[in-house]
Amino acid sequence: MELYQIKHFIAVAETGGFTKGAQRVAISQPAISASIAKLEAELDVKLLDRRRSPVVPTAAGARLLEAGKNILQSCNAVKAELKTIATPNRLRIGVLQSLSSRCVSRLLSSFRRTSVHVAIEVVDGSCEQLVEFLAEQELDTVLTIVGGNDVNFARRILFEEPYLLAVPKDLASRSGKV
Amino acid sequence: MELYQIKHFIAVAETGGFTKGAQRVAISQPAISASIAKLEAELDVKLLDRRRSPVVPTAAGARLLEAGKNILQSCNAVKAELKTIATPNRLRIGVLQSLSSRCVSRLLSSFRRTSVHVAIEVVDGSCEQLVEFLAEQELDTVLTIVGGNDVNFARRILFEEPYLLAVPKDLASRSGKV
DNA sequence: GCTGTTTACGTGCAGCGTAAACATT
DNA sequence: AATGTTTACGCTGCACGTAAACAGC
Repeated sequence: MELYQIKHFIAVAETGGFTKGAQRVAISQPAISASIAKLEAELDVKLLDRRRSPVVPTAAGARLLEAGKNILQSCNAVKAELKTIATPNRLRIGVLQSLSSRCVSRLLSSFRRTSVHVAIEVVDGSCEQLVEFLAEQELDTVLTIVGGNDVNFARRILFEEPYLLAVPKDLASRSGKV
Repeated sequence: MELYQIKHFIAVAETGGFTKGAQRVAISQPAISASIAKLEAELDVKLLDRRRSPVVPTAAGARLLEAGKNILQSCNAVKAELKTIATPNRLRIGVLQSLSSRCVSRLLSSFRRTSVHVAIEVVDGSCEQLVEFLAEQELDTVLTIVGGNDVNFARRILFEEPYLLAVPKDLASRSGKV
């Protein structure tokens, strides 16, 4: 039993036909037929009921379909994980020093959850400093206010931060209006 | 990435050498070396630190070792499961009709837990009838009392059942002894 | 110098494609 | 008849083996 056989079987089972399944995995139809036939021979089980169209998994086939998807997913997961381990990625983020540290830490921690194996370096400074670092490739990305960054770099709005004007109570009463 | 590559890698990682690993999976040493080299090339990661003997997995290798064993185990598990599904086994049990149904049901339910995918047929009858059915291969096994079955069949004692003699109270006092 | 890994090269098998036969609706 | 699966057959790639070169202890 090999992974490609599992892939082939899942393709046929999910598309409901050998022809469509073959197209999905980009091989010829007789090839996928032989592949599955060999799998059935090894396991000594009929995996698909070919009598009607669309072909439907047998009891054994249904079980393999379920387990096979998990196996392939495990393989892809570990494969992706190892590729990230390979490049001990370092993401250098420039953060505008006047930004709310609460929002920044929230963004960073959510990024940490999705992307493990990425070393994060945080540098704070003024908007001009950060853009300068970004231009010199000493930073990979910066977190700053809209309009403050150079037009040469792609931008994306992540969140909006409300600004409030705070004035003494008596000042408002003295001026008569806000 | 294929299953055989994972098997090869695990063999080398666990035996601590390419030569020993090759022996475990019964291929030549250069073959397993090439197999793992190809895997490393695909994943773009060094999986083994070959500098010293025994060879030791890198960080990525350790991760693959762990995940790979799970993947292989999943494969073997589903493989074995499908093989049992393949033969919709029918176990025909003859049960001595005078046996305590409580003991019998307890045995059957414990068997059910260990062996799924086995259809159980229960036939009761006298000891002689059951042995007759067993001889004619109309039953696979019988559950009866010791000494009651033919010497041609293998026997095994499963449990012992106490027998009690119940007599009226006045009968005991009249006879003067039990 | 010995154990053990890598490189070089040849080979057999197996997965694949093309084409035709067969089955089912 | 049409769609779809299986069979037949030739081919290419690749996993493997053998032998030699190389490396570390």
